[in-house]
Amino acid sequence: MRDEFNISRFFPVLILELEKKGLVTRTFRRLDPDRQTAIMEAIFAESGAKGPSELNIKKVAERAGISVGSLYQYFGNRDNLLVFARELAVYLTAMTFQAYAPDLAALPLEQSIPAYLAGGIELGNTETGLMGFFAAAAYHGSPSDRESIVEPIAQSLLEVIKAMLKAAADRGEIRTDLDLDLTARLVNTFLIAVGDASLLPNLNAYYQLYSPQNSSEKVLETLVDLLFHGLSPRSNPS
Amino acid sequence: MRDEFNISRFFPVLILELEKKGLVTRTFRRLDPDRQTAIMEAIFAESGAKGPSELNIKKVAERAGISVGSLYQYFGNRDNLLVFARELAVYLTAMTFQAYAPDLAALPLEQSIPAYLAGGIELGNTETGLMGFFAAAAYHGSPSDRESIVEPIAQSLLEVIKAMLKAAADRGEIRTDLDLDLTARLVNTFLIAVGDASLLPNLNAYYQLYSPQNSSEKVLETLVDLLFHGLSPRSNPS
DNA sequence: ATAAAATATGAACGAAAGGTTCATAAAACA
DNA sequence: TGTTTTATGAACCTTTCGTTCATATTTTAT
Repeated sequence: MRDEFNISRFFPVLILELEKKGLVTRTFRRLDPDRQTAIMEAIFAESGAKGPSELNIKKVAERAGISVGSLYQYFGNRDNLLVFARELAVYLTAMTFQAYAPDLAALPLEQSIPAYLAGGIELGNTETGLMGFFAAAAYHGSPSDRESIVEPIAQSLLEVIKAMLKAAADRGEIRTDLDLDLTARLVNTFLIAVGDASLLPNLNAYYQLYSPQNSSEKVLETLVDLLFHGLSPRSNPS
Repeated sequence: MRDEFNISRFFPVLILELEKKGLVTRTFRRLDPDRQTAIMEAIFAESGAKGPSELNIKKVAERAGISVGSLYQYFGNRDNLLVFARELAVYLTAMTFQAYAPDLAALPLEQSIPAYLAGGIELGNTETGLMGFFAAAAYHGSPSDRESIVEPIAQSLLEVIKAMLKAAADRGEIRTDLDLDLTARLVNTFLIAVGDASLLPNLNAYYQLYSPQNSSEKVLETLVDLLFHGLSPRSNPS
């Protein structure tokens, strides 16, 4: 399972494509893989600090443990590096979520909702760099970040939820008087908020969702309970 | 109604207090009120761009239509200005929400939820500067912003929701098997997400909640429907 | 009406940040 | 052993930004 979603599997083929576009040099492609991933990790992590378009070259170099000169040998200039990171991040993330979707849709709602959240949170914890990159784009990105990074990924996320709810509706798990599209958008919003609050302490300070008294498990349980009762056609228990 | 919540009512007394702390000079207090509010508006608006602690003095001056020199005559230095803006914003917002709370708790859930959201959104539209200030603190603020700005306001917000749900529970409008505290935190999270998405285009690009096809009214209607069915002890309609 | 006090102004200063270059060194390869 | 490829980081230069201060303007007091 972990291996199936391992992001580095898609690396080589994608890099070649981006090299053709002139975003990276041959030198980068032929680099030691460890060095490659260290650099990408550093780029993502540094993007997470102030948002992708505020990226600081010198800090990236320092974080990756290489010299600025090398970065310029790999990417030519800052702009290329930015576009490269963006393309890579969007492509890999879309790929990953695409893989999730069918399995989730097959589960009954009571299971698919926690599974979706748990999957998202786990992804956030293993791929910290990539997730930080997106969180920054979404929550403090520039308008151009929004268009080129947030929109494409956001649409993938919504598609997963839509597929989940559509399948559930076909199985009669959802009230027929609900507008499915709009319901999917609301549920999507809720799940993103709850998921991101668990990954981003700043956000949780705003929502005040998780607290020492309310473990992450209890939150998830109550969330599923609320959503299930909100969506289900069956009558509520006493 | 508008007048009752008009934020400028609290201005003079608060400024005097902050003057005693050495955050503002006598000069600022004796200033033409129009100039005062222009300056505060400019500070809030500029804080909204990159977060309160990234505030740019020169831009504030330009936006307020005054000289940098004047700003230094009012606040002494950038640090004082930052603290002053923070204190003012936190105090005024807490005040405002405190005023909302009792009226909302008296309403049945089906009305209090949309009223809360509508009130919040209207506040966001009239007090754009102040709201931008908070949004920036919450979504791209520094850790120090989190502690001094986000936490206090976030707690006020949660208190309002808690009061609403507590009153509703006492009236038997909420299933007794739900953990009230946790439910309040979840509902709070949902409402913030939905409300902020309507105020912040960047956020909505992430949530994909509002769209040309889904008017703000329809979103609100479905939201209330979902929450009501999620919370209510009564059986769902067929 | 005139002096004195208070307030307003923005050019100029200096420090810091940050992108880029390039001469030089090291490593890999032929 | 020579040639190509890759790595390095000090130095350069532009921009940004907080702050100061000599000067001008306005307000208040006598």
